[in-house]
Amino acid sequence: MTEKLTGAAGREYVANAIRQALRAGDLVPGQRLVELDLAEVYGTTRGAVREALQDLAAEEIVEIVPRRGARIRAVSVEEAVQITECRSALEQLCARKAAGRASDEQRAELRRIGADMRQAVADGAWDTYSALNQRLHELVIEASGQEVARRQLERLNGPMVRFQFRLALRPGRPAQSLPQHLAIIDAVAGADPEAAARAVAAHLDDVIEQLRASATGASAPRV
Amino acid sequence: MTEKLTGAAGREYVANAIRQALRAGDLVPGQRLVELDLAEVYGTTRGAVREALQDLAAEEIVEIVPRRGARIRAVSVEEAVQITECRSALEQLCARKAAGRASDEQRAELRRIGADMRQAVADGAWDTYSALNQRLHELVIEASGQEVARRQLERLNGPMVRFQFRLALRPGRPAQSLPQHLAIIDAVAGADPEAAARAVAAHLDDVIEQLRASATGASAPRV
DNA sequence: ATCAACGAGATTGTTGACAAGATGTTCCGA
DNA sequence: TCGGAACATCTTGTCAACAATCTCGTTGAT
Repeated sequence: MTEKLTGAAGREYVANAIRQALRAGDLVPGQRLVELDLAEVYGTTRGAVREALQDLAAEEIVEIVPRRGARIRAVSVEEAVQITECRSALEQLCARKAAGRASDEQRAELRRIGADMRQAVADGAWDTYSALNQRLHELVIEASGQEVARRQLERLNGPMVRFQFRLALRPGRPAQSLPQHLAIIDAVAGADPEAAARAVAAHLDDVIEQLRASATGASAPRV
Repeated sequence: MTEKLTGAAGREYVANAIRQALRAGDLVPGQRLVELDLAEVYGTTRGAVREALQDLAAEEIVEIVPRRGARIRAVSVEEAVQITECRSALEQLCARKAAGRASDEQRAELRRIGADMRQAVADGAWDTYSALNQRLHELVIEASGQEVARRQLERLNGPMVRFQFRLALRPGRPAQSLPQHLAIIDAVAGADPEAAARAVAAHLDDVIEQLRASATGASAPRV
């Protein structure tokens, strides 16, 4: 920690640190990111910070306006909906493919995740449920063999962290999404491509509905 | 032109020049891009070239390996197929939305494009047909109002230029794709979302088939 | 003839200083 | 009190030189 992270090393380090800070809520949309400050905080050089900010701009997490520096980009509800619609399109593709070509081990892990999710909801273990949820999505994409779609989906998720945060906190949300996740699992593990696509679509349509509802809800962001 | 393009201006200029050169076939996959050379050729500084290369790397057009510089990325047929599958997923989304919300002027322009395409194929005017084709895809996306999908599709197309080139040259290709394009136009202009999605899917499935066929064809790329 | 070690040249990575633009503050006049 | 002009400060953009690393041809030994 006394060592100064320099150049290429620091670049990724800073980018990850900022992503992390955003997830943790330490950074709010619109907030300025001053190069020299970040360099000091993270113990790197300005050059490294600069490149990290370029990366984050490419991911559309920050917005760089010339001569005025970088700020955390604000994502409107409408944009969040559009992002989710794109996710839906791509994840349907992945689910379809995954249903057709997943290995036996992958299908087994899917079923295991389903059982664990049931248990987690029953126990009220929300952290566990959230982790399983993430693993489920990853596994479907992995099983689909769609590397290109995987990269696209990763990019898509960058600016969404703030919303995911808000959504997961809604009371009763796990109980509502559980059957949708189980339907995805059944269809993919059961090798039914069309049902898999439909299940994913249904799940994400519901997420979109929740997003729209959150727009008028209690915790609407002030931007 | 005697002026030296510096910094931010040169950055975009160089990036565009390289994209252009790739389309024109002046750059082949695997080719090294030496910073100082490009700086001289385009009359900019090394810094500008460096940043341009970063941008192109984010678009996955070039590949940067640390301490070894940038090369034009080679896209395998398998990857081209996956890219097209993603395109299909996203363009189906756009077509569906466009069918539902396009303005009257947009529907009229679609029909006009359809008529012009027919004419272009009849005349053997392939450049015209190609331009109309591009405009058609743009217009559908524009009419869909899906900004996020538009950006994703732009990104997706970056690495595909080489393949588009090869595909367009196949004899009889326009005659084959014309009815598919007309089907898309009819469905979108006719406000039938599901038919629009099906038409787009059918069109891109055919493109994928052509891609696969080109893999074993005469002009397989030497990488 | 093959291979490994070597070294010169080429190429990228990094830094620090400076230039140029944006922001915020103070002070003056109405 | 308000508006705005001049100024001070902060911040980003740019560059040129230097350092670190890689590539590739050469040489020499086996």
